[in-house]
Amino acid sequence: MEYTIGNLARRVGYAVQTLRYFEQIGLMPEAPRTAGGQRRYGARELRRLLFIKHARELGFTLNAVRSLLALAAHPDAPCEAADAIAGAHLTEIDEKIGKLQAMREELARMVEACAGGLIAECRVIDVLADHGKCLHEAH
Amino acid sequence: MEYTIGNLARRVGYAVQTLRYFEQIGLMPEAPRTAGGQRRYGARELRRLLFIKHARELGFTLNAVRSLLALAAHPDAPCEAADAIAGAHLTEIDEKIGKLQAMREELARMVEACAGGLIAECRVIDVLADHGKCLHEAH
DNA sequence: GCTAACATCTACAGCGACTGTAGGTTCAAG
DNA sequence: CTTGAACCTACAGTCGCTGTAGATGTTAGC
Repeated sequence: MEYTIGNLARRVGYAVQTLRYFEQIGLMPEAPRTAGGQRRYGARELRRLLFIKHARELGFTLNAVRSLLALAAHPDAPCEAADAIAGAHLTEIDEKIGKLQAMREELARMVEACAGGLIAECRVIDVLADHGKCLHEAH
Repeated sequence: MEYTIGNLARRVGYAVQTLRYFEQIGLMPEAPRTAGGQRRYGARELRRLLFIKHARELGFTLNAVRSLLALAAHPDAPCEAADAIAGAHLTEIDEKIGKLQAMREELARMVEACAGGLIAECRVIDVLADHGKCLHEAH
């Protein structure tokens, strides 16, 4: 039991409240307590938390992380389920990138076309007020 | 006063509750009511709502939309402020795209490297458990 | 005019993934 | 033994909606 919640949080790069939140939603196990009621953590918890952090940095939702953690706990099970989660997430990311690029294109066109005069002639406001002036039907 | 809230919502592609929400947060003006207390809308409100919808589709936050609407109401003012909002938004979108592409790359590498056997040999779980196995320090 | 069906009303809770606050307690160093 | 930092619980707030419950309004057909 080598870490206080603050030490663990600093080590992983999370806020203290976030660790308590993870415990509350059952993503982290209930931590053992000192006589005074403070949480103490060990190396296992550090590893688990690093896993969570890393998965979050790759954009997995907390629910996906929950599933991945459950899978990681069964080394002898087939890894199809893990692949499926990662594959679905990859697809989602590709969709998001696609939508953002469409937005980006339309926005860049607006901003470039604006001569910088009065609102009355502003391409930005103008295009927003009239979807018909967009290149693409659906952004 | 040609539209009920439901008609307006269908026309613009918003849920009825969303229009009430917009009124509540002051993004739409308080609509006039029938004797029985139901909201009725006209062409002005339709235009305003289409502007909001379009700006949202381009990824502007509701606060940004609020500012853009305020600017649109002053045709004789200079359009610098509108350009600034759009420019800042463009920058944010570029950052998001960059982050998503970094995620995408790392994820794709994991998924491809996984042979599809047991969890114990699964690249997906393996990489998640050890950030050191990533190409990039920061995703 | 009456009834049935549908639309609308208010007020509130819930989502995800945290962050921030208030008011109190525990711990470790000096 | 005192001080001050770190910890505790419980709850509200963020954003942009969505969904619910229970009551009331509107409208078309008879």
